[in-house]
Order: sequence, then structure tokens, then C-alpha cells
Amino acid sequence: MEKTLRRKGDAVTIHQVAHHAGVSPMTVSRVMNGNSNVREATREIVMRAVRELNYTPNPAARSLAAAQGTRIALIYTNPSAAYLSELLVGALDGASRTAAQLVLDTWANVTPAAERTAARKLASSVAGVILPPPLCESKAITSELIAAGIPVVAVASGRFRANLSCVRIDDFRASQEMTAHLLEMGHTRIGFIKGHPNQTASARRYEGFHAALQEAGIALDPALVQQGYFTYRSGLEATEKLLSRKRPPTAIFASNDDMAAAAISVAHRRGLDVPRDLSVVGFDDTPTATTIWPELTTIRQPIAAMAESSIELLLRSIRRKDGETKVVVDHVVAHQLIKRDSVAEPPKSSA
Amino acid sequence: MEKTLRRKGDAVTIHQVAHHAGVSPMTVSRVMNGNSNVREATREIVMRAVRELNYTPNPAARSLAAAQGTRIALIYTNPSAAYLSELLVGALDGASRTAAQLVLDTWANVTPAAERTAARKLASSVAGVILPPPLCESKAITSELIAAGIPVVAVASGRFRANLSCVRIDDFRASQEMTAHLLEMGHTRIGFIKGHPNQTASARRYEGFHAALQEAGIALDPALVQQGYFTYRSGLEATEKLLSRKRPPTAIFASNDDMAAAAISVAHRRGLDVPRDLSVVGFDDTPTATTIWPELTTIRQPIAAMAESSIELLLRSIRRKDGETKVVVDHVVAHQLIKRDSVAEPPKSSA
DNA sequence: CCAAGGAATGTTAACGGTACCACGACGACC
DNA sequence: GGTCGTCGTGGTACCGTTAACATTCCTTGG
Repeated sequence: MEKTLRRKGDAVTIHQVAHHAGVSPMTVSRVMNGNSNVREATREIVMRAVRELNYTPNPAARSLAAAQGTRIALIYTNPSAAYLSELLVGALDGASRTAAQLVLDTWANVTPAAERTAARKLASSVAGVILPPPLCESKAITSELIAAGIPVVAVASGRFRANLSCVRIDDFRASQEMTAHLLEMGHTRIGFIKGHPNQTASARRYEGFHAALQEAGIALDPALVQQGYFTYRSGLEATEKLLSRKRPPTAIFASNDDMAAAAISVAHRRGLDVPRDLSVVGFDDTPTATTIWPELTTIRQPIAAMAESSIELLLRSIRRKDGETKVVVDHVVAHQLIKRDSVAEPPKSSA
Repeated sequence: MEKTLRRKGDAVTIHQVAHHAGVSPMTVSRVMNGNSNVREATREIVMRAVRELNYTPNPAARSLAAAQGTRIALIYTNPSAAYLSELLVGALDGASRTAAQLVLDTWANVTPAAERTAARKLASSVAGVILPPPLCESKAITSELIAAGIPVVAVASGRFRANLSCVRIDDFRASQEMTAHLLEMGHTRIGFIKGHPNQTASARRYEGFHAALQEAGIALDPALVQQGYFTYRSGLEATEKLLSRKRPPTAIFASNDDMAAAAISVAHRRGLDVPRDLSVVGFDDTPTATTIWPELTTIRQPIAAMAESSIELLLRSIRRKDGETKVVVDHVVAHQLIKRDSVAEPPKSSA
């Protein structure tokens, strides 16, 4: 019937919007890209037409015309599966909403020596990079990428560094709040399992713990602080050490959920009930937190949302090439203390 | 210097390949799409040019011209995080290699009544769908999608169904092999924790277990078979029941790794050493298998590779519209029995 | 009141492919 | 032997968007 030449059918094009608004396609394009030099009145007319027709730019045409691939790389090493899957879900959601192409790569077995080369190679094939820890801590990688002129976002890094955009939570304050929660419940001997030393977030979390104790006027007992590496295994060992003491802690604050899960496992093996005999808290609110029993009190870090934000940040940075103004942002998102079943008041006997 | 009008620079185009090969771009296009009617000699000339120039079709241009979006949906409900992350990694790898656009959606809270509608809506917005369990078991969803004419691949389903392409392992045989392994080690009282009843793979795994026992001339004790639901929690309960018996099993075969992890946890809580007092095996080889201690003996199911295969399968099906020959394939990939530290000979005393 | 210049908008020509049709060559069939 | 398909290939026009340039409009200062 129709002159259905090649079009599939439904999609609204920029021409239809332009016609509807009584302007040229070019103007619509400018409005859509928030570019420049469009009179406010015109912009509004166009926006209304866009809304009425429910127009979405065709990503294929856009990237073809702009000759500006929107490939965004997400590089990971070997985070816990739970962490990775949330990261991926978020990134993928963001990518499909913004019509960016997400490419994945693992640098699990890239030696530090090879990092610069890998980064250079990466820079030539993508338009932006998302770096979760611990990669975002590597000066070699980030400086190489930035030198190549492609935007980089560090997601869930512990601190903000100049030149490097960053989407993260306030690890320090989160940790402080968690510690305060344990103190409120009556705990005074709190064991702490640190995170991997090569990640800035680890230090922040420890500092928050320290600060909260100090605020409560409690001296930090160095023997109650154990080094961990964010792995289940390291949590096992750290907990063993903590619980082998003459006066073991009544609560354990692990720097992530995996290590907290390990702490619970060790407690059980020793015949301790959680939370009656020992309270345990974690950090991140990964799926493990609700998989195990009892469910973990932990800090919710909205990884998926953070990954999505990162994509948006990158795209904005990639698409804006007019102003040439490199904007480096430090986007701190809200965390949340989630109380579940792994915390109780300390046992009377140990008071 | 050059007439660098708009091109970014590096990318090899179809025209360059055509020129190099001495044919028209159209012919190159036909070769690239394996379409039809190209003489063998010509095809080879083109392929050589492609290889020499290291040509990769520009996905944007392709999908723009073809007006054939290659959006592929991956729908999931609430699998374990480990499972999901592997699935995503594989799918994303496949998608970026083939320049398909992957979109993600969760139907965790879609009621069975709403499934048909959701499927219909989905069908109108994507060109292909990957369904992991348990969604691929739903007749309502699959039939609706197939009726809409879009290709569907069930990944990791337990059995092959007509009309529905499928990438999976042989659950029956894998389970049989695992059981045989336990028997070889000397176990005769083996507890089995079944998977979720709404997934065909669960039944297959149970049947394999059953068959192996039968082959060894051992009667199946129904009391040693507990229902589970693939969750950690259900594993906890099932194991409690198994270990509370007067003559508890000397080995437990859980239908997935999460439940096996739960089994180990219960064993530890009861003061049992794994594997000295109790052997435990799982299924899937998700990251949990190597996270916990002791590391699990399990069946490796190459989820990532399977997801990647699924994408390729879908794309081939989408891009081939000439022959109109719907091909439904049942792609069975190899599994692998991975022996780690959670299995030993049964304790002497229980012989 | 007019020239100059920037701001707002329109026009043209790609971006890299593929759908569609045309066309020559070749074999088959009546 | 001529007509008619079929096969293999080339030519052309577009897919929907944006870069680059052209044009119009308005402002502003002398």
C-alpha cells in the first residue's frame, strides 16, 4: 500500500520532527545535541515536537554521520563475581539507553610492566574507558589514557584524583556510620578486617572506622585490626586470628561482604552463633550479603547506578568537542546503611 | 595534508576492499554476508583482500543501511550473581565481536499472567532473544516470541524442544560422571540435593545421578534425596535434613554450587571436616566454587562461551533472511569434571 | 541610517553499507 | 535457433544523522 521502500516502518526520523516543528533537520540535530546557538524559543518548539512524536535519534545514523564511534571500554581484573555482575548490568543499561557500544576486556593477566602498552593500544580503539578498582589506582594506566586524550572515569575509587573523573561513594563516612552503629549497639571491642592495600577505598574505610572510634573516645587496639585482601580466603585467615585472641572482639567489621561471609563461616565453625555471640558487618551489599545466613548488615554501594552514571559522564565528555573544555568531575553518590540480621547487642558475659 | 574531510582516519571501508579486489562494493558486501550467488573464485579474491586490509564492516553503517537493527535482548530473572556475571561477560563479548547491540532486561517481577504481553512487547523492539533458565522453560514466552517471528535461543536449558534453538551441556551425562566419580572414591551413601523443579536441567541432573547409581547396582534411598531450589538457603535446609539422619550420607551431591557451598557451611557448623568427614560436590563451576574453602569439586559449564555461541547463532539467524529457512539447532557443548579439594574417601568408621 | 559582524538557521554533501533493479552471459527447453 | 529463465555482477539510490559551508537575521556602533 504505502511506499514502503526500505524503511522498516515505525521509527520516527529527524525529518518528521523538523517538519512537525517547522524548522530544518539541522536545527533539530543541534537541539538534540544541546550544542550551541539555538534560540530558546526555537529550542522549545523543537523539544515539544520531539515529545509529541516520541522521537529517539537513531544511534546507527548518528555514529555513522559523526564518524565518532561511541565505543566505551570497561576493563576489569578479577573482582568478585557479585561485584562484576552488578557493574555489568549497570554499564549495559547505561550503554543501551545512550546507544553507546560497550566493549569488555579483562586485564587479569596483564603485568604492571605491560600496562602502559595495553593502555596505549586500548586508547586507539575506543572513545572512552571505565575503570573499576584496582585498575583505576594505577598511575601508569590512567596517565597513559589521559595523555591519549580519551576520557576516563574511575568508578568506586576511594578518592578523587586530579585529571580523572570519578563516580564513587563516600567510603570514609559510610565506614564511620557503620562503626557508629556498632558502637550504639553496645560493642566496644570491634575487630576490623582491612581491604586490599592497593585500593584507596580500603584506606578510606579504615580511616572512617578509626575516626568513629576516636569520636567515641575508644582507643584503637592495633591487635584487633587485621590485614585482608577483599577475598573470602583472606577473610577466613583474618577472622581466625581475631577469634583466637584471649579476649576476642564482640563484633567484626569486614571491609567487604566476601570477607564478612568468611567471618561468619569461621564463627560457625567455632560454634559461635551470629549474631548472638558475634556480630558481623560487611560493605558493598553485593548479592552475597543476602545469599548467606544470617543476612548481612552492610553498606549499600549502588554499583549498577554508578556504572550507569559513568557511561553518561563519558558520553557527555565524548560528544562535547566544541567547547574543548575538559571537565573533570567528582561524582559522589549516596550510600546506605542496611540493617539485617547479623548484628545484635554484645553478649552480657563479655561486658 | 590529505583531504581529511570528515573521516577520522584509520578505518578500512568496503570501497577500499572492493578496489583492492577489483570488484564492486556490492560484491564485497555479498561476500561479507555470506549471502548468495557469488562465484567461488570471486569470493576467495574478496576474502583475501579482506584479510590483507584487515577489514571490519562498520556496524553503524550496516545497521543503518539494512534498517535491520541487530538488537539482541538478554532477559534474566534472578539467577545467582556468579551465574549472571558469566552470562553477561560471554554475551557482551559475543555482541562486541559481531557488532550486535545487546540490551538487558530483568523480568524478575513479571507475573506469569503478564508474560505473554511482555513477550509480545519485547518482540517488537528487538531482533533476537537469549533466554536463560527459568524463562526458557516457559511455553508462554517462547511460543509468543516464535510466533512473532524473531529467533530465540535457550541457553543452558536442560533439554531440547522443537522450534527453539538451544545451547547447552549434557546435564544427564555430566551428572552421571560426577556420581561415578563419587562411587569410585568409595562412597555408597550419597545424598542428593535436587534443583528447582521448574527447570528441566534439574530433572536431567537427578536422572543422571539415578542412572549412575543403578549402573553400580546401588539402590536409590529416597530419604537421601532432598528437594532444593538452587538457592543457598534451600541448600542449608536440605543439608540439615540429610545430616540429621541416623546414618548420614558420606557425600553430598548438590545440583549447583550455591547449594554445595551451603552444604559445606552446615557441615562446618556441625563440626564436620570437609572432605575428611563429608565429601561435597557441586555443579556449574561458578566463581563461588573457588571462593569458598575447601574449593569445590564440580562440573564446569562454560556459561560465557555458551552465551557467546548464542549470540552468534541468533545473528546468523537474523542476517539470513534470503533462504527463509528457519534452522533450529541443538548445540551441545562439552562440560568438564573439575576435581578440587572437597572430595575424599569416606571415613573408615562409616563403612 | 547604513555597514559590519556575530548569532541563528538552512543547504549540501557526505558517513559506510545494503536493497533494488538492470544487465550481460550462459544453459535449457521447445 | 530463438526465447526464456537463472546466475553473477555492477550501478544507483538511499538509510538517518551531522560537519562544513552558506545564508539570513538581528544587533550595534559610527
